[in-house]
Amino acid sequence: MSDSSHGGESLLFLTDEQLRKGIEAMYFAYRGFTADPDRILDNYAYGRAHHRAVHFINRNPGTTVNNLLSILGVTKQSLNRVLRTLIADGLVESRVGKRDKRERHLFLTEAGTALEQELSNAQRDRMRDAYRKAGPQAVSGFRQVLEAMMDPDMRRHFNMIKDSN
Amino acid sequence: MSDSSHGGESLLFLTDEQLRKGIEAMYFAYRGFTADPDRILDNYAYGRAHHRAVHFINRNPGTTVNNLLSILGVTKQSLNRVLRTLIADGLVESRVGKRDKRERHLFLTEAGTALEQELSNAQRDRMRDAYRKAGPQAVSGFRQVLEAMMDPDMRRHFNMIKDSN
DNA sequence: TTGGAAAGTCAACAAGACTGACATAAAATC
DNA sequence: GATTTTATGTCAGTCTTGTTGACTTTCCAA
Repeated sequence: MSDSSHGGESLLFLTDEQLRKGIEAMYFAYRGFTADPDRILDNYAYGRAHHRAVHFINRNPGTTVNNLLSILGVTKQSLNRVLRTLIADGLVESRVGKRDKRERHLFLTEAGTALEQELSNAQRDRMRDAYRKAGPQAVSGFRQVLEAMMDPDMRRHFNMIKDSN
Repeated sequence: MSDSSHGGESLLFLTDEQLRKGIEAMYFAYRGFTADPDRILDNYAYGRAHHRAVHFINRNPGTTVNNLLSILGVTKQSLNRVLRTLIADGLVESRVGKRDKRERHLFLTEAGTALEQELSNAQRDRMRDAYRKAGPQAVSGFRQVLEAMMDPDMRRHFNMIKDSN
């Protein structure tokens, strides 16, 4: 504690007020984060649940239902309802597994990829603007804090998607 | 672009993959962010809507219903249902305005303050841990990016609560 | 005094989460 | 080979939290 400036600083900045502002920043920012996709989804009579499914199927093509389940942290009944409509609407394809025929592997169709693009373009635009305003160093800190805030299970999933960054 | 290292960097780091990882980080971190309060709320048969109401009434004692409405961005019917149960359960007190008797000013009772404490302690603990792991500089960046991500209306609310930081 | 804003209420509805029960097929194990 | 476990799907019902629409009461202000 009596060592260089760093030690003192790391105690001082953790005031109750700082933490509360962090909590509120998280809340308001998340609203912004979801606002653009939500508007788009309204046009398709889909919701956030569909967005999440489409997002992670795109990021992990061929993922099984079970894997998606553990990423999304919902019940299979809940996910199934979403997948059923996406498959019926021709956005997602479900293929029986070759090694294990019990498993279903999920893929986006062309139409599914198109929706994913539309949604993620909007979300990336906002993210890009925020990154630009804040600058590269801020982005690094942003990512560090978010990662530290995750539950270990979610962090595992986070780091497993693609080859990380 | 041919100037010092900074100019090049601010273009390079905004790859599609970086932005997608930012989006996923936001998603997984928000789950962690809400996990602890959600567990506590289960014990009281309350939900996130109750948490939000209690949080912002605590931060802005005496706030009117209308002001709370614009902070939370829900319909008055939705908020009213939540407030009704909180008032009925003795966590929130609604006082008729003195200047304008149509307005109701909202305050936490002792019991309401106790619940707010329990919830925000849990949430601050996680925030504090994340801040400690990431360090002061990361926290600054975290806050900058989040603020840049907000919708202008929300940013206004964010900066209006208390005397900011 | 009348119009409109603020607040509240009632009703109906939808998304999206949940639980529980049950079905089927296939893999794994005994 | 029989049994158990796993993966998935489905039906039914519930809960929270959001929505819209219609309507009332209160009361400030032009």
